[in-house]
Amino acid sequence: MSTLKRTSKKSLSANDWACAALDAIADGGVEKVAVEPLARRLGVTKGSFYWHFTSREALLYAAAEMWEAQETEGMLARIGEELDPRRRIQRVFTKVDASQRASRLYFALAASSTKDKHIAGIVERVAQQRFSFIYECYVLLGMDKEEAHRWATTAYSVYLGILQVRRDLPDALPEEPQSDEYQQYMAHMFATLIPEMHPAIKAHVA
Amino acid sequence: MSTLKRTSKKSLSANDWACAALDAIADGGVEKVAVEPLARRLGVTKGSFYWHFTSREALLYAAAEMWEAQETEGMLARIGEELDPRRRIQRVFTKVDASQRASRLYFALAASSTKDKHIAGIVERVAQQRFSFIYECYVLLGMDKEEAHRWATTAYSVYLGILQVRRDLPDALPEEPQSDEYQQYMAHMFATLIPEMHPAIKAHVA
DNA sequence: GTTCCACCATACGCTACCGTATGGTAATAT
DNA sequence: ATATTACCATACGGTAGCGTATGGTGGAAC
Repeated sequence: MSTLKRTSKKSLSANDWACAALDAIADGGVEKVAVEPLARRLGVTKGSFYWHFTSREALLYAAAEMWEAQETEGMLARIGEELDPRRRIQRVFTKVDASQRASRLYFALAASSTKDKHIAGIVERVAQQRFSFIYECYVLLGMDKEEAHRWATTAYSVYLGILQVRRDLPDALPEEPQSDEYQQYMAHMFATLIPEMHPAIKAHVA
Repeated sequence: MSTLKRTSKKSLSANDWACAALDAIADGGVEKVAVEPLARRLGVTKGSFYWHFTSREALLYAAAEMWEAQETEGMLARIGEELDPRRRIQRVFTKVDASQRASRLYFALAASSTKDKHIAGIVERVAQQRFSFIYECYVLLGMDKEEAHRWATTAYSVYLGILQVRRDLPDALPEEPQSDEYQQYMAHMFATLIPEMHPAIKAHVA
């Protein structure tokens, strides 16, 4: 995705370093972000790095903030055009396994958020935004705030849990979306995560 | 829990080292397991360590296997005496937040399972066992294998997801179990995760 | 009481990485 | 053409941790 090898003689930017750092995080976690290995990977030395950044920590924060920006626009970009709240929720879950990289990034950054308060803030903002997105779907389904909050909490928990199950217990989840097993699995999840027609709406329709 | 400070002159065992390593994992992740800092914490030097273990990796595996053993007996110990499948599932979720340490251990080991195949196997066995426990509950509720598998997958996803939400988005979940919000939240979760009386059972009862 | 061994201390070399200091170069400005 | 600047290389000192080698010690065995 962003594995440029410095074959061209163009000079690097701080953004290039942040991208490389994100690659490293997705590959081996936050502690994989090391200046000298990254410099080797980019075909330069760390003399370049310390021109663009003041420290390793600064690079980490830049990468995390870049991740936040991508995540912010990515979530809405993938599902934004869909307006029906039911189908919105469905899209959230059908797009879960879209990117292996995305889940690895989240796990890595969330893990390091226990040690770094600044990254913890970034992770929390991303999580809060995802949650709000799901929450609004349930509001659109006619729920009041408390009820929507409960449904959204469960739904977002499933969202995160599926990522983890796919990593730690890969045999539990069906593979190909064309399979019958996958369809039934999705149907069951939607049946439990998306409520029946809500009384208020139902009354309004009737 | 296991923070002995070597005030006594008793000699250490490999188990003491593994316990200290587990503490380190729960505190700062797998990479926090370092021989010399652990030795300082135990009041000895690394000359002691390399008597009991051949390498840092060996200590890590010992700690992970100790975790597996504790987890294996712990899960069943906390819920085992309950026999009714509905209440079993309920207990799983009311005991989720029991131990902060337990969830941190899981996250840390699961994160490192992407880099270490041996730890990945341990994590997978633990996950498989947890899943099977939930799966069996749904079987006891009268479901066939496929249906129980789908319900268990969703339920276990929620289980893992809640842990993550509690870490990354702590404001989303209610705090005190006595609060009204908490009760409603739990009631909603049980309503979505535990099916209505199953037709087969219902027919049998009727 | 000597022997022996489990257990530990000390000292060493090695690697990986951080951060700094300083000099070099190619492109651009003037 | 020279000077400036953006970008990078090189070289250095410093820390943290791994693993080894070897010597010490206290208590159990005989």
